Amino acid sequence: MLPREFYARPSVEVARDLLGKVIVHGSTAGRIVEVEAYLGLKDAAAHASRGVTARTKVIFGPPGHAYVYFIYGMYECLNLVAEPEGTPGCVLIRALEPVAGVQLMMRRRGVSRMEEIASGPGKLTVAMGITRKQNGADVTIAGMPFTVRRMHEDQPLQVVTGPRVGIRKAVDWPLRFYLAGNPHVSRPR
DNA sequence: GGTAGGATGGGCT
DNA sequence: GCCCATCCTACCC
Repeated sequence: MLPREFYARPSVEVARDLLGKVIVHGSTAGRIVEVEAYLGLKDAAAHASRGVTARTKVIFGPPGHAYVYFIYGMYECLNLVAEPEGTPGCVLIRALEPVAGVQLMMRRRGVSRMEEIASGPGKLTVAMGITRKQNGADVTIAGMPFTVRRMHEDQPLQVVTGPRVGIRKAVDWPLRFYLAGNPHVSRPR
């Protein structure tokens, strides 16, 4: 597992370093190929920018936990909480490369091509069966059904940096990171 | 190849 | 009552 100290760092560093790691939920697993960092009070696009509420309290809590929120009346998005406890910050997981449970994920998504399984933040939660029930879950504990792990030895990755997708505020802040040329990324740019 | 619009409901002012 | 950290379909080149 990635230890809690991995997450207890600046959100941008955690975001960048989560690329290539593997999310496991039940019998499904996927390699992270696209992420976005969301900061605290200074980041107008971040849910945490308006302070602690019933929804955002997880983002202010201990690192290494999941923040799952409901959006557009239909979809749920997965974040991993970063920064030391008390400091807000999280990483939106935007796309995965399927690693295990491909048949199950295809059935949940109603698709048959690998690139359609988890190439977007709303798609990957459907594929992996992640819902608000997982909000607040600790992903650092070995033996639990929901974890984030290192794959093999980390090898150098070619990372592209750019503006975050789908936001109206703080649009020119380059907090999106993805693996160059990876076919499972949500958008080419 | 491309995009405009609708689905759908919780969070917060 | 307005705003979404989205996705899919219909329709148009």
